[in-house]
Amino acid sequence: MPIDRCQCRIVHEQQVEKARKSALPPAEIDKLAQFFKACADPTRLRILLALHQEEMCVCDLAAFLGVSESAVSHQLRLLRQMALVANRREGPVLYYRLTDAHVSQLVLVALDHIRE
Amino acid sequence: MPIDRCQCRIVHEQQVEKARKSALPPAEIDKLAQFFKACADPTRLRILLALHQEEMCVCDLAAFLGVSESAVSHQLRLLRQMALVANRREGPVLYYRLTDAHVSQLVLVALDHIRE
DNA sequence: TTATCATCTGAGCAACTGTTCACATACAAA
DNA sequence: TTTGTATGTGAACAGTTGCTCAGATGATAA
Repeated sequence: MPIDRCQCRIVHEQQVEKARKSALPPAEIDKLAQFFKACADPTRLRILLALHQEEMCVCDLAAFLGVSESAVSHQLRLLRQMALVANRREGPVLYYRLTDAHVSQLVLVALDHIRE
Repeated sequence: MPIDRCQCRIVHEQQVEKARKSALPPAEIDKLAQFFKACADPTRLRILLALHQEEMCVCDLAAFLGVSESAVSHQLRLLRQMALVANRREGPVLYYRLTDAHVSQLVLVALDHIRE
């Protein structure tokens, strides 16, 4: 049985078909990519790691990160849209926290990898 | 004891200091960000998920993804540099595989999050 | 109301990213 | 060697990203 070498140069038709069948739907792939993208920036990572310890307000984070409060606000909006952080108002101050433990798990696994 | 409201607008000096002390070193933060960035693209995610099933060559992946072999090669180089994939030569064909199970773990945790 | 603080938002811009194209390289068979 | 196949690489381009700046919004106090 000859290996398929058609004009589109597919060497292993069966494996390609198998990969197609077990693939996640495009919408889920995109969501996954967006989720990882939210973790794929040093500033956002530092925000997430800081909030893993305890909740903080915007100007605390700005002082900690060494960037403008506007920049922090922009990043927090993105993290909010991805449901990674939530906030609570106390007077004029908004306190941000992580919404769940998934991010911490994620970072631990990633640390395992890069420290090898 | 008055709350510290100095010119740099730090509301909670102690929490900021605490975050600073427990922060990861910048080099590690950058590595983490690069690692997540490698997972933060739909094409690369699909490559990683496909290779999680079994090893595939470049033109298999190109056929599966519906993009040029050049594009696949570029993405594979990036994944190789991040030590996420490795290859093995068999004649003219290079077969790519995942280097370890960290990526699979990562994707599972991420899926848990986005499916909630 | 006015004034102030904390935060948010839109515009604009430099830097980065993912793709295609064209060509280069590496291996195998004749 | 020559030819063909599989993959790699650099240039170029559109699209995206993260920042700063200026101004807007919301809450509080006088």
